Amino acid sequence: MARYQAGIRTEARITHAARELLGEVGLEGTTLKSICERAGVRAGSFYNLFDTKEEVILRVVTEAIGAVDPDPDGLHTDTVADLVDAYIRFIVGDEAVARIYLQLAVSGALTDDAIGQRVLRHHERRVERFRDALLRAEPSLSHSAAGTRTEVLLATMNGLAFRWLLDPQFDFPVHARMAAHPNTQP
Amino acid sequence: MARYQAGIRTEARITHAARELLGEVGLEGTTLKSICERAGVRAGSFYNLFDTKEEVILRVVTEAIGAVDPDPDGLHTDTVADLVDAYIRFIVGDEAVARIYLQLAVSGALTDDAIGQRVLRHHERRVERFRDALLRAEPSLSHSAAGTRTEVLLATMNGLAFRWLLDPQFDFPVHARMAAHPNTQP
DNA sequence: TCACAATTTGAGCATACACTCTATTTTGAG
DNA sequence: CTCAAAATAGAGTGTATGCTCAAATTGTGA
Repeated sequence: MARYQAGIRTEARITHAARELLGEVGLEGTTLKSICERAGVRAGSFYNLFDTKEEVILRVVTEAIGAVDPDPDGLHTDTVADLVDAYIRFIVGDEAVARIYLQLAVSGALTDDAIGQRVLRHHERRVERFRDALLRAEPSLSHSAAGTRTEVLLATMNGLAFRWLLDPQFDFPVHARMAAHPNTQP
Repeated sequence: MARYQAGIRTEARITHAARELLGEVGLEGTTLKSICERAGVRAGSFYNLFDTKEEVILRVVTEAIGAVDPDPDGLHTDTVADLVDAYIRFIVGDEAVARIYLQLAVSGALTDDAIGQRVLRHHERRVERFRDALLRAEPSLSHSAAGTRTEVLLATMNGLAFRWLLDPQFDFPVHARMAAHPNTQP
């Protein structure tokens, strides 16, 4: 039979609670109990809607990873500056989602194989995107040289974002722009 | 009374086991049981020598953080290139210790307050060191500009190291040197 | 040698975790 | 309205965790 409205609403409440908790206390602190408490639901109801706790977490991870994509239509017409700006906007724009993404990429990827694979796959796609943009701008560059420069640029962005995660006082946008346009004086 | 040799040896076996486990399975997987099993010791013996599990972990963390220091004597005569080379040598030189340091900096710092503070303090000291070296090389630079460039450079190093942690196939030295000397063609 | 402190043991405790099961209530299509 | 399916509650299971403790064993200074 068709699903009931009640079930659909509780499912939304559960994913919402999981999203909040992942941003606040990370993967480690997001327990089944805390999810259920925040969603106002008993464990039995949770397992009527999800097979495992991992399922709801992976759903949130997938959403957060999707949210960082600056070109979901795959048009491939963006420049490196566009991509960097998209990264900065992603981090600055929605702190909660950014925190989820970073926390999961950073600690989830090391402890959870499923999350780690997603993060790596996503990183590889992003490297391709940046590399292509770089090659469009500088066609004389070799494929591997462009790849190396792309990896360095992305590492800088990730490093700065992680730095901000450790210390929210850290001014991410200023440093990120400095990294993207090293010749400009602030 | 004085400590017995047996106890000193056991203590060494425990820290050794913890070191190995932290490098292999990270903070998450390093349980009291696994430490005791690898050290060939019962829980009671462990708690005769350490007050908590956190104590032995913090000791290993402190050692790993100390190992990354390129200038333990505080001479402050090093150049930026020296510092970058020290970072590269640290990562490449002893993979096991590097893995511990990175895993703890990356996931431990987010979940464990004590570790997080140590990592942040260490990072600040390192920023100072790099900034001073940068100012020695380019005295015309303003203090804050040097600080920003230092944060960017360190973020790149950390981002690349984390990338290597995720995928051991990743060629860290090549990318790190490219980041440190962007004008050189490989 | 020997007394006494240091060490070790191993069973066991309290807690937290993800998850299950059955009985009950609620929903909404026919 | 009916009634089967969907949703929920809430107690309960099994397992892993960090840690304790009394008793037994071992090491060593005097």
